[in-house]
Amino acid sequence: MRLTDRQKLILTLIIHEHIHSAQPVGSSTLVRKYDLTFSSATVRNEMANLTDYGFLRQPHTSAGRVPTEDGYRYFVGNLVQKSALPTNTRRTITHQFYQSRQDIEQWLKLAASVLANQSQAASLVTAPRSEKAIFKHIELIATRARQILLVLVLMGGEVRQQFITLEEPIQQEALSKIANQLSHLCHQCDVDGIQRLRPQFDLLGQEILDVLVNEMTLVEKSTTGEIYLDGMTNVLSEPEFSESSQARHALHILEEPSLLENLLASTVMNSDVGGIQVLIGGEGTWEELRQCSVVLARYGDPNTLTGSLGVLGPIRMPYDRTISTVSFVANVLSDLVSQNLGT
Amino acid sequence: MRLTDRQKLILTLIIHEHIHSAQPVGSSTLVRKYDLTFSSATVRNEMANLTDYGFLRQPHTSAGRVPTEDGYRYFVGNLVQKSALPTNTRRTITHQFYQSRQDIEQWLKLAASVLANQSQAASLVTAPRSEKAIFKHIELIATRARQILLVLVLMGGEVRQQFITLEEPIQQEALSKIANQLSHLCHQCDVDGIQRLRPQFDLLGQEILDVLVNEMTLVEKSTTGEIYLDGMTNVLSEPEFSESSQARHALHILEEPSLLENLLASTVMNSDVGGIQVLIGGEGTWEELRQCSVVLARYGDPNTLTGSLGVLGPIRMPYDRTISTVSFVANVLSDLVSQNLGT
DNA sequence: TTTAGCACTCTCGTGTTGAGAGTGCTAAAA
DNA sequence: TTTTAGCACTCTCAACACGAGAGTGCTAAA
Repeated sequence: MRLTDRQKLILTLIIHEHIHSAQPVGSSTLVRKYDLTFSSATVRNEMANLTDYGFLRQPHTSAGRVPTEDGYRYFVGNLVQKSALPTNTRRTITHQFYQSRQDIEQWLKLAASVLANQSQAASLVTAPRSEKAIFKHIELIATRARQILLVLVLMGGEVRQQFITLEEPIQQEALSKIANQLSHLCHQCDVDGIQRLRPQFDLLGQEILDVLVNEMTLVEKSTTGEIYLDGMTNVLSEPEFSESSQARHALHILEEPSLLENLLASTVMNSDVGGIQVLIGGEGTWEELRQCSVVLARYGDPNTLTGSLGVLGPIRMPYDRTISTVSFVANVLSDLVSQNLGT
Repeated sequence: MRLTDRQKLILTLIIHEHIHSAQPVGSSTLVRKYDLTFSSATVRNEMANLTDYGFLRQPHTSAGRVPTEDGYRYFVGNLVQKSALPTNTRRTITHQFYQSRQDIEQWLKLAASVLANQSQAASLVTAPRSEKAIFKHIELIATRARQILLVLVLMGGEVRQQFITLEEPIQQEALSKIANQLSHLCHQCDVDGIQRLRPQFDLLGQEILDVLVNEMTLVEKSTTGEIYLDGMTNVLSEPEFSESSQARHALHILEEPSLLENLLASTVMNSDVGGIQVLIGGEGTWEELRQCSVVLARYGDPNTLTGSLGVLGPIRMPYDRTISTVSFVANVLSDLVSQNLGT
């Protein structure tokens, strides 16, 4: 679809105005507010054209125009200019990361919080992980007579804990020895690699190894890492969600991990780091997201550790600003990951 | 305030009916639905009395009655019978815990999910912790040239991670040695105990020890452990939250950790394990909770590890059922804690 | 190609009205 | 003394009507 410059201008202005007012935009309002050099009648004609193209729609015969989902899509695809975030905003965000605790979990929580606050919408961040679970370190801690706590550290900083009950009591010294042995031998191995080492261990060692392998398999089976959410209440202040049943559908997809993993798996999981994906109105596939838009990005180190992050808000969303924010936070996290979690 | 048996009955029935219908309850409706042996006129007289006592109120002159917050309080304090959860519900819940992964984090998430589903409201669970942070184990992992990952395990299973950048590169072997030494010497120590051991370590050991102490101090400063939430979308389906601005205020207190910690600190933190606290309509203190009730309990091992859990829903909440559920889940978690995390 | 003018349409806030549900009061019944 | 039937009264709520206001589409002129 090829639009004239004037049509592009009018579409842009209508979207801009509608994002602010949340109301249908009329031709004369537009001319008045933006000091257009042509008259409202001209605007009306162009509006009629844009409506024919499917980019605008009228809630009813004698109302102003509202952008359709296709209208937003055209806007995001062709008209939105990727403006960088203002310098002082960027500085504030960087500063927050700089002075937070030096811990991935903390960074991910902070990223979610920053996204939520900057975009005034709900945000999500998933922990970075590699396609294969790679062993880094194991620790075995005696807790009580026949019980031990296994702490497994994976590449990417993911930590898994698991209680194990043994047949017979065991001393911490013996445990430490096994843990050291495992940590040393299995270093940088994937599941298969660890399985191959099995014969080298005694009975107890093999029991531990089974738990270890099981944990790593579980990690690989789940498509995303730990999920951090923030700003769920932000979307509740948007007028389109004033009847809260609408909001319920939208937020439910965030709260239900399986739904969210599905969404991420079929969109951003196989996209490139650095790229931004914008889902508008569920794109016909996601019934629960019919009233929302989602801006998603992938961050991390393309070949090793990646995670997703994004923002969920109403379709009437300031896409330029949101895209810039998501993009910037993704970059910050990518930097942190490659500086701290690389091979 | 001393009520006659009939007044108690009528108050109970009105609350019961109102919880189901979410509507004001009229005298004749009550007689019809519950086959009362006395007439609607009698009910009207008693209603007038209960209104004088402050337990009921009329939204407007010619409407039915609605329980006041004091009415609910009297009900919860004097009339609610602490019924145990149905056997099969109890079995289902126990079964879920039984077949989950053997990991505290998993149990806490599951507890939040069970609470949310059973009560159809929002739920919260905080990780168990002791008043003093007690050292259990430390692990140091070389990640890249001059950077190490410190993994600190505290009593209660809490795991803290932190990246540390050193002056000079170091080998994993040396790190393991320091870690073993620390783990051995500091075992079961609190912050003060660890500080006393400081002279025994070399320069690097002391640097690690500083980070360690700092982490433990941070843990002690925060009043609650990690917070797990679930079922936020449940409350959005209640009619009293149909205008979502109402829901926003309520859910905001859950989403903002500092607010929630405040709430917990001033209510359930200093109550006994096993006891249940019910906050109705914010009790005049919590402005954000004016429209909600919160049922809270403390779980864990009274002298060592305790955490909080609870449910947030509309004031018009099935208190008997909710109290039973919260109480049961608290017991389940207490058992798990004492079986797995004790000294 | 653009624009002024105009008739037309639809929403939205306001006011009115009648049905329905529920109350409080009074006087009679138990 | 307590309970109940009867009744007038009150208030909400849904339905309907109506006019103002905003905006449109079309036509004819610039």
